[in-house]
Amino acid sequence: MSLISAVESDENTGSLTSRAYNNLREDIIEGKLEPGTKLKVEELRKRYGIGASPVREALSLLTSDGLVDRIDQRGFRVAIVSKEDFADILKARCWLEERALRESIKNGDTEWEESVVLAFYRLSREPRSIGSEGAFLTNPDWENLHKTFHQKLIAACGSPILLEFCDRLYDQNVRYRNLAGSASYPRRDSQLEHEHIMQATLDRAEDLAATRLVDHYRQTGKFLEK
Amino acid sequence: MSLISAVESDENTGSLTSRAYNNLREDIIEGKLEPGTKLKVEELRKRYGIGASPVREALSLLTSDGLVDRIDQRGFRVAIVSKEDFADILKARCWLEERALRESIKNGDTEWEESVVLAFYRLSREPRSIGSEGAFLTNPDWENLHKTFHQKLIAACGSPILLEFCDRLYDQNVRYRNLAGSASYPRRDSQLEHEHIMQATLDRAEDLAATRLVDHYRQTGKFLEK
DNA sequence: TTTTACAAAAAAATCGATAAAACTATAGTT
DNA sequence: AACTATAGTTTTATCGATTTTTTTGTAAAA
Repeated sequence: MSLISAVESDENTGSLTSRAYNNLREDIIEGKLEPGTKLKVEELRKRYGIGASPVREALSLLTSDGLVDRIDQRGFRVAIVSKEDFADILKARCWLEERALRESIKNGDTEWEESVVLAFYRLSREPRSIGSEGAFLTNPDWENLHKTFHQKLIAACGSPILLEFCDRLYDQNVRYRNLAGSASYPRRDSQLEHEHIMQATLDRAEDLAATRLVDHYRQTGKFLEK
Repeated sequence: MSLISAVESDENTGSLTSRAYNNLREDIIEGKLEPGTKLKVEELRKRYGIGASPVREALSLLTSDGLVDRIDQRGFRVAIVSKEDFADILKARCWLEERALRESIKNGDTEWEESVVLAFYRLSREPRSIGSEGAFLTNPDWENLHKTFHQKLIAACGSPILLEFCDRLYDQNVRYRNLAGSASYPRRDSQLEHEHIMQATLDRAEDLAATRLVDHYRQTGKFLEK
């Protein structure tokens, strides 16, 4: 499921624009593209074997995701990073997700509860790293399951718009994680934190769940000082 | 300042893409373009006297603003509206702006206070309608000053990201207001509400200010049932 | 050495045309 | 009359080439 279908759906599905969009997006989030790198249309054109229009369109789309900076008349570049920006992402994330989690706890039904449990279970079974023997190599499956878990927690908040904002912030945050490198990356107690968040959530202990979630984010945030 | 320079900066500045973007954006927010209207590249091309590429790029940008819907392989259309969507905008707006206002009150300095006072004063001096003799015709200057006032209130929240989200929601909300038509539009006590919000804000009465702001939004929201 | 001016090169923005896909209308079939 | 297949039409998506704008490099002037 993971690799092949992912590649297939990326490579064969939809317009060239959306393919370029997905590819670029992934490369930026995964940190393969250095922040600030100039994104020359001509180069990308060659890289993906497509014309200039789809490339520009994809870049325009990425601009609104906060992953690409655009300056009128002088092109696109991979969004630059900064301590301040990261701090802002973290802050905004805490605010929005806290709200979303609280609402989710208020409104969520049984089906929602179960989807949270399931997402947690799946996440718990996936190794975080696929590096052989000690070496850390981020596991894309874990990455997906982790995102899904956090999405499920807040999925019942009742606001598609809020969820979209959270999604965007999540991706930006992952980008910073990836850029920080494997050095600071693996935190061993993260899985336990997930469990505690889930526990409080299922108990409908709003305040406790919110506190734990926000602490969880702050915790991961502390790592990235560079 | 208002008309001429606005026209000038729209018509002569920047790339064709951004000009098309600004024009379309305005037309959609002002409600000149019916929700669901097909946005055919060919038509827009002629309308603005430009090529297909800038048109598509502008449309891509508007997509991420939530003002245009795009369906892969079958083009763009003016974002559809719905009761649910409006309710969501209102809800999300209350959540985000409440947070933003609270933070702003916590962090704002004297300069910020003064900018709020100034924005309020300017708003208070501008008539809401420019329709002659009873007829209601929305005043673009008022519209700008109103937006500025609400921006200033939360400007000191310390999170550019949050401000961007609020901005986007504000615009979407204005769109609904404009679509609802002049019928339901003018609320006479709105100016008084602004004053009360400002008062509580300047007094750093966090809870009170937040309540008033949210009530203010809910109030305007009640009008749009159709 | 720093500044300025200008020409050459590179890149961005845009255009006009073509290929591909989706829609429409029509005619034939059940 | 309802359904299906198909040819023709419209619209979208994409390309390759052209025009503008920015950047770079070099040499003259201060």
